[in-house]
Amino acid sequence: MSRPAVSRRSIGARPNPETSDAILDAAADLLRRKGLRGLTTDAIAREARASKTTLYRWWPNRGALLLALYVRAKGGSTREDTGSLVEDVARTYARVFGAWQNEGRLFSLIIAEAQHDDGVAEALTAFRKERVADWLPVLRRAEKRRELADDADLEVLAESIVAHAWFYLLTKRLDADPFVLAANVLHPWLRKQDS
Amino acid sequence: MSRPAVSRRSIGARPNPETSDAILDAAADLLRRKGLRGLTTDAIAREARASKTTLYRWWPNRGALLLALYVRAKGGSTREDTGSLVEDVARTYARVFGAWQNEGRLFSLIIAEAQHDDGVAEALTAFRKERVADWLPVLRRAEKRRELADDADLEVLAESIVAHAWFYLLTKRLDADPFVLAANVLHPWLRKQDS
Amino acid sequence: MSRPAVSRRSIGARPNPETSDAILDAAADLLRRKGLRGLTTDAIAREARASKTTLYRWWPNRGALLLALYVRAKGGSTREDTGSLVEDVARTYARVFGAWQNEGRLFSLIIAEAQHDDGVAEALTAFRKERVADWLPVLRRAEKRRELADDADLEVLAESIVAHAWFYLLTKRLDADPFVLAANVLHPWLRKQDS
Amino acid sequence: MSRPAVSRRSIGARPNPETSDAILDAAADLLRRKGLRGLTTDAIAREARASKTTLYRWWPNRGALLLALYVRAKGGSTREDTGSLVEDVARTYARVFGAWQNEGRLFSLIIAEAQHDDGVAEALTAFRKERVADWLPVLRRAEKRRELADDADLEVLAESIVAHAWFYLLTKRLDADPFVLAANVLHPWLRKQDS
DNA sequence: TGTTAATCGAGACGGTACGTCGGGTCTTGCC
DNA sequence: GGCAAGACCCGACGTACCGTCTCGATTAACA
Repeated sequence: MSRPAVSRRSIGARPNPETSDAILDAAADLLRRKGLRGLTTDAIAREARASKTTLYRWWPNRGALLLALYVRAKGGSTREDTGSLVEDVARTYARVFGAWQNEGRLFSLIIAEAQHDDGVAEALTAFRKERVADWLPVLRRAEKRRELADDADLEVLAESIVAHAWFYLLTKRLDADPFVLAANVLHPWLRKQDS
Repeated sequence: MSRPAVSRRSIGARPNPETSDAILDAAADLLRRKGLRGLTTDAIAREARASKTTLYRWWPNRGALLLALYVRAKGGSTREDTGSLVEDVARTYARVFGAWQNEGRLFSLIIAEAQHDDGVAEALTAFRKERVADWLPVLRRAEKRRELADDADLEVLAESIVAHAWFYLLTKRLDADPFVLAANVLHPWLRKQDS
Repeated sequence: MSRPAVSRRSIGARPNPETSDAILDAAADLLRRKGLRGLTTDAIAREARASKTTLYRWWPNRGALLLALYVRAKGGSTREDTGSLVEDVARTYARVFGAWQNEGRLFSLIIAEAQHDDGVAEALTAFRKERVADWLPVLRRAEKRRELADDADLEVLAESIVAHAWFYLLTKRLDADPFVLAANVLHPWLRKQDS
Repeated sequence: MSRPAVSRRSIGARPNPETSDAILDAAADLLRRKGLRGLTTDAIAREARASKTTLYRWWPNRGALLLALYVRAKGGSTREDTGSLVEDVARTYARVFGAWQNEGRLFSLIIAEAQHDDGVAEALTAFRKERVADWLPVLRRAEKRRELADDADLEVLAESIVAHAWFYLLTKRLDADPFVLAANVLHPWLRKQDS
């Protein structure tokens, strides 16, 4: 699927939102068709029938663009609420791993980019904090249901859940069983069964 | 400190280990003096008085060389044995974070490189497995000391320990308190105090 | 004499002639200072404060660049007009041999390069045809002056003149006496003296 | 057609002629199959199941090897004797151009190599002188037959004949009609028809 | 209705690094 | 000593990708 031949034009002395959308669309397209290696700034610009200048007008560098792409692609960070924490985490792992199968390598790339780009690193930090924070309501519900051990530190648990997801992404094990992983990660945190 | 002027020569129709050593030496030297950005293939070859051809005879690409460099620099993966698992893990975290402060960005870079180089990815997988396996004896000792909960899965725990280390590296939090981290990570796995 | 520090920039979405000029200038400079061995693509780019990408944007390969350099350096292919064909040819030989003393090895190199690069070969063919054609007006003047035998084929003679020049270049006899050579080459073509 | 699997061995403390033969055979084979670009020292050595050391024991550099290869391939420099000079030259041109069609590009390469290798240049000079000298007997016979103009300088003519052959080789016109060329080259040298 | 100011497409450009290629030298171990 | 094998140094080549720059066309808001 190639981009349409009509080229967007200026809409006056202000940014055209269609332009940034078209750029992200093009990038997503490229990612799907060519993989990570195809995501060069030149290719994105060409695919989007945009100019590199425009690319850099919208994002300060390649990493920022990639992060924007990832955020948009990922959609809402909805957490499940099944009434069981293991189930909630497992489903989230399943969903996230599924998404990562496609464009999760994109996220790896962002992590990589963050290693030598402070701007990307900052954005990534913010992103991580949000993801960790997303878990707190879920964990609090589980606490109320008395699923967790009494001394469980919710923030630490939230980080652990995220850390394992990242670890599996970076070590290319997205095909792992999300239920097993969730069970393993959560197991020590759960309230011991009263006999 | 520049390299000595003596040049290694062929030692016949077989690889000369001195050559690869010299290359890694040169790379380590460069890393220390110029940082990550100085670790170009050209610079390494020049510094080692080697040819790039030779470099690529030993490692298929830059990432593989970097991994070799990291592995060698890291030295033995000795795990502590203090009689307390938390203490063991905390000390290892402390040691590893300390090492990473210096050349941990090297490791980040390798992880990054692995995302678009299958050879590096494979090497990294092997490396991760080794690191995880390194923990098993330590965990078994803790098990014998009855520090761990009865149903603790040692492999899962080992992975968790490593995962958190990587997570902190990649999210640039090497200044975190290793003892707090160790305590947090291990806490749910520990045997509940019998009152 | 190093190049000035001012760096040329883009002049919009079209090639900047100043750039190619600067590249050829730099190459000429290098040739004079370092000789043929100094004419590497890297050195030329560095000297011209250009990037290798730009170099290859202008010429498809090193040989093409060298040919452009040669053509420009040679200047106009002005042929003499002394009223005597032998004199004309001799003077041209003298001038060309003189030029070749300096950068004629450049021309040899181009001929060499043409042997395994079709692009250069084509350019060289075109160049040869031009040089041969350059002689025709001169020969026609000589014909009018009744210097040449009646049955002289001007095109063949033109080629012969050029062929001998190349032959002497390639066999490294640029120190030969151009007048003797011209006399020898032309002698059989000249009208026999009427007694 | 690949080389036999048996490898020649040393025949004691003296050069093994089979070795140099095998090397030239291999080079000829490569030239035919892969063209000029395939004639690298590595490839020749591999093809001949020889070592590069041996290559350089027999010839001081690549150019010398190529020249040896050319001389051997060309066979005797027999000149024709048909009773007509034009016919003699035309036939020789035909024969040489035919040979060059196959491996004449090799000769171009040697000329090229001579431009930056003095050893090859010397060998080439000697070779040229021989080729020019080869013509003298032929020309003397023609002189006796009164085919040539009285004032023809035989040495100059011989050089001219050779120069045109080289020129056509280097300008990639081996498909030219050798008879036309011979006629053109010789025409001004021939005795004018008495009417 | 012109003038201004900004967006935008296009693509040349500098810079930096990568991986590859080829020539020629060397050392070992076998004959 | 010749010879096969192949590691090694050196130097160069062509390619890739990033981020910057300059043009000229376009359009909306303002004069």
